[in-house]
Amino acid sequence: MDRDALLRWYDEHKRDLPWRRTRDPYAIWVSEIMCQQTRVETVIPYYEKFLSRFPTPAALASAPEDDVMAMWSGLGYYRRARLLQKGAREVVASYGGQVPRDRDARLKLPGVGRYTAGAIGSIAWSEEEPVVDGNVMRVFARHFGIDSPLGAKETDARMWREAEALVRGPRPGDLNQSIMELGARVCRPRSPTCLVCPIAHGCVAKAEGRQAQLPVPKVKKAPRRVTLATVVATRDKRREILLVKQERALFGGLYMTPALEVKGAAPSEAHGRAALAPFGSGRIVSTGKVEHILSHRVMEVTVFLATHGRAKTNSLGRFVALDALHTIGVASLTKKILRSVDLL
DNA sequence: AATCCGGGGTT
DNA sequence: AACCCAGGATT
Repeated sequence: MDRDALLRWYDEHKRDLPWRRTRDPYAIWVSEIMCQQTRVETVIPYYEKFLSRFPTPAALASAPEDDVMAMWSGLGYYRRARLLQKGAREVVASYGGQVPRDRDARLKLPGVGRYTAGAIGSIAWSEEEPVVDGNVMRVFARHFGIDSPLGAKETDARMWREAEALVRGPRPGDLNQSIMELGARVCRPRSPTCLVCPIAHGCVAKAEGRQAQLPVPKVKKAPRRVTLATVVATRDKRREILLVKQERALFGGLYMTPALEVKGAAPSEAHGRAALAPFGSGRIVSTGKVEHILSHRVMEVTVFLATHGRAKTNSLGRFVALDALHTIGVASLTKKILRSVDLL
């Protein structure tokens, strides 16, 4: 693969992204975690807010988890945020507050896998460490004509071998970013613009006209459909709502209206009552339905309203003022539910 | 090796 | 409506 052509193209065409203005390994780390399975354009505002609120590992380590989740609210994959904070605490506890330059030490940080470790090492310190992400796999599959399915062990091994080979030499960080940038901007999933590709001359897929057939995707199964009943309990003239936080459930670490999964029967007011039961009782009236689609779930949520409620706070749940929602972590589904009953 | 974990932009 | 995004942890 033509390293020089890649670098020339990158120097000319790279996007001006906020984390490309720093070589602070902590800032790079934050950006890489945020970018996991998330579009760069989506990440930018979150990145800037997050770094100004938590500018160092020490700042992140000492912050309340709810503050961290609030900053992450809406980004998705909330475990990333909790693991990032855990990692920051390890950095403070074991490495004097400095992200370790040693690759093995970096790899032991929670939430840091092969990709992230390589990205931090190559970008922050110009270490010759490879990265393989979705962009890289697409570019490699086309360029080398790799037609085994993504996700298969042999495919994976081949991708990392190629990435190893590519990153040897000057400017490893820029080289890694150049392939990812190429995948994002030129060698796109559909309609790649091969006419402007700096390495089209060596591309097997282009030579054989197989750009649209590569890479061969992994087979994924249909998302599970789940039916949920949730109850919106208010007090103080609808200015406060009852929210619960569960660590290990869906949306772990975030606050949500009390909910339970409904199996078999259609959701009824009894389900709403049951969802509210741990916190008290109230008259339950059905209101409407909300659909929420995730990549691995299709959720149909029936929303119940508790009126004249005697719901009370306990260790599992608490009332939160609606105008303080932005201070805690809340999933998009929760906001959707609250909008459906005109609370937002 | 398969599954889980969010949300949203693109096509 | 399908696809998939600067992936990693868990089972």
